[in-house]
Amino acid sequence: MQINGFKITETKNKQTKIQNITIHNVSDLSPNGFDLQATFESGQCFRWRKLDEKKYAGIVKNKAVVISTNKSGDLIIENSTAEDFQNIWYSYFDFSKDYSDILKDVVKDEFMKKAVEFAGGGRVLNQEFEETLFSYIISAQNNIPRIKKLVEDLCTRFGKPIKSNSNVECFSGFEFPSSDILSKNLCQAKDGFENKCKANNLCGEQFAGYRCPYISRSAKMLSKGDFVPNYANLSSIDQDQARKELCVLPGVGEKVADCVLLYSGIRKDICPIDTWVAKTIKKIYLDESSSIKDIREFTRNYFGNNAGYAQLWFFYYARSGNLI
DNA sequence: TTGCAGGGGTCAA
DNA sequence: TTGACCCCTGCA
Repeated sequence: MQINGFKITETKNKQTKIQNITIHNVSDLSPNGFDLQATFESGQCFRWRKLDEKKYAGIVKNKAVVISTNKSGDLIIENSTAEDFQNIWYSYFDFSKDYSDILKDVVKDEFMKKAVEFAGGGRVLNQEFEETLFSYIISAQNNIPRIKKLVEDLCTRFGKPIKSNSNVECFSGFEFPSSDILSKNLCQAKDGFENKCKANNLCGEQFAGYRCPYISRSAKMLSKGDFVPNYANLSSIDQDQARKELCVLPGVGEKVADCVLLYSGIRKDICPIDTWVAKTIKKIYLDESSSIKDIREFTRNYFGNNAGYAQLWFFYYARSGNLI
């Protein structure tokens, strides 16, 4: 069958009875194809686990799946239906966008040419707002393996088990907890951290530390309706203003706000400036004395509306040992 | 073994 | 603009 221009085939594994779909010729999506590793290991998501070179397990919208590519350039999603493609994967993998023009647009110099050759098969994911928000609050002053562990801890401790008749391999098999659950279970204030959380064995010293009350307080604002993200508005207003609006959430500064805006699919013209992006831009385009503001200004002017895509590709390229 | 720096930052003074 | 913050890891 055809869905949104993609040929989809549904199959069923006779032994496991798991429903699978094949999305044909996703490698034709762009000149750089569809690269699972560049997509899942470019720092934009935390719930995907590598099973082998071309196979990843993960959870999206409470669906535990295994995703792989084959030699024909097809994408196979185990434990999914054509309906899921329509409702989840088409948007999640940004399949409505043709990357050919975007790739051409960001290749403005030799560095970006190499970055795109290396990582241009990575797709910018459109993830759920709350999961992206809480994951990036956790990311502050943290490293990726630990962020992944903390996100999984959060799901294991507070998320509902995923209802599935399958034995699909996934991280923990738990949903990402709602803001309502998080606001009720994590401590609100720093002084409550030691007592309430430890006493309940919830977010004691093994958990997210000072980020814990940030998660809880932001969760409370969301669950009480004190903060209601207006995606249409956030995507259309000036990016400085959009950033500012998200920064009212505790634990959300400019960097986290940028990540949420980009990775939850609200806007693609934002290049989050973390230590690696800063290091890269300083080395390739500016100099050591450049401030975060200088760097943000530069990426905004240089990459324009496609700054988010450019960031994903050069970040992964730089992080993979190709910069220094 | 121990100490220290740093990690995809944020917040308050 | 600066230092503290929770916790872990790598390194000397």
